[in-house]
Amino acid sequence: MIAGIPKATAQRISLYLQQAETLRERGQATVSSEELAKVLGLTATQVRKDLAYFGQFGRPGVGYQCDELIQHLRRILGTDQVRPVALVGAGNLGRALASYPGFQRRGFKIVAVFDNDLQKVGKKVGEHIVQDIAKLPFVCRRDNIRLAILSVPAQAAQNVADQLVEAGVQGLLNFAPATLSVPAGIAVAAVALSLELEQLGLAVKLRQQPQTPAAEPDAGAPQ
Amino acid sequence: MIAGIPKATAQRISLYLQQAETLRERGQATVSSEELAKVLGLTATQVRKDLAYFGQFGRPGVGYQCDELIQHLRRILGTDQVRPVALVGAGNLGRALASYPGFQRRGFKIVAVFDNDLQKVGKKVGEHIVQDIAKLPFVCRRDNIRLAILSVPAQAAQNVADQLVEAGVQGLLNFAPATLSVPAGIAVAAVALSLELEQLGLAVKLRQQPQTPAAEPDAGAPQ
DNA sequence: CTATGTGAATCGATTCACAGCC
DNA sequence: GGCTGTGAATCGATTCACATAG
Repeated sequence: MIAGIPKATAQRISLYLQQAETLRERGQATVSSEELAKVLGLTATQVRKDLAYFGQFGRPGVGYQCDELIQHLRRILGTDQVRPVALVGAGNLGRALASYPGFQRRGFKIVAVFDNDLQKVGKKVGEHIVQDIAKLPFVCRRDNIRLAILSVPAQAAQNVADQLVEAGVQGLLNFAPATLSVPAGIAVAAVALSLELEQLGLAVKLRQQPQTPAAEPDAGAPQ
Repeated sequence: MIAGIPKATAQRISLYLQQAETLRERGQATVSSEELAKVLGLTATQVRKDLAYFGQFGRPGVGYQCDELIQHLRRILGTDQVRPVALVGAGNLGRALASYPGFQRRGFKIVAVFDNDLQKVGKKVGEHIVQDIAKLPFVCRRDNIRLAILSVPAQAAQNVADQLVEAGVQGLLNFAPATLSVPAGIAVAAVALSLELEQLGLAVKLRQQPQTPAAEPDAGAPQ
């Protein structure tokens, strides 16, 4: 529960936005809570309750207007304006992320790529030139960068995180398989690729030997 | 709640394993629930309750033995033996994932890489030769592949998912920004890179203008 | 004295049931 | 008739309090 919004609700906003955008691309003008719920594996009540936290922008008898919904959700997420992001670590994964088109399309722009390997500094990655990590504090402050992506090896992650926080970055998206410790007030989200696979493997395993004989009606959980 | 284990608990098992492995590498022989809780941002009670679902393997007055804990958690996750994984989509992201060392280290082995682009078929990606997606059914069945990673464009994702399910795959790790619909009994986990950034941006934004004047004690949530 | 394991109590999130609007 | 918004009820997860073991 942050700022009056339940955590669980906050985590679903992005899903609603993604789905609304998909539907609009298909030329659909409005969408009902029922429809959103079905495709996202939620209940209609849940969708309505979530959306109602941000004011009433559905019309009884009609549903939600896709355009309006998208605009509204973007404002909530703060992606109605472009946000600059720094990327640290120009290894395989970092290079892939640097040229990942999805970020741009959703309101994020990677404006700087850093690495501590001087062999990589000066080389091009997508449209960016890899910069020496020593320049990080200067660049982050100059460009008012609040968000950063960490795609560095696990051993380096904590050190890089400290530098980023020192440079005024307030949110870290961590791809390194390491648990970061940061000061209160700094947000960290971990994308743990191996852990995701583990979870998936576990889900598959548990479905094979369910204690409950009945199959879970729930088709494919956490999308 | 699957097979007697609360969902929330299942999602934390991987975290415990990761932390136990880190601690063992540092030469630590035992760990207390208190210590695990602190570094993972949980409470000690929660850790104990979670671990207790799988039997009693902690020692009062001492804590949990790292070795024993790791072995136990690996068995639960099914990563005590190597699991073969297929990767579909040899674009930037797919290539990075194909040579991501973390999968191997945690019990997963990518045994085949597919793409539908004939320009890519036959080329090397890491240690793998990209295969025509038409061979997918044959290879998946031959190698008894249960898990697959999708790193294809959003438009192609549903079609590829259908092919994978048809080929007997039971768990999909989806990197495409699209919501997949799959038959009941198939597990899907989505790694939505943009959505992760959105969540992070939202967390930062909400912390800036908290309705509750007191700062959340919770340092950096979902690790 | 330290640390686990667990029933009981609390807290938060989901679902139900229905009033109100198009 | 179809669909939203919301208090009340239910359900699940977290925390508390404490009995028990090293």
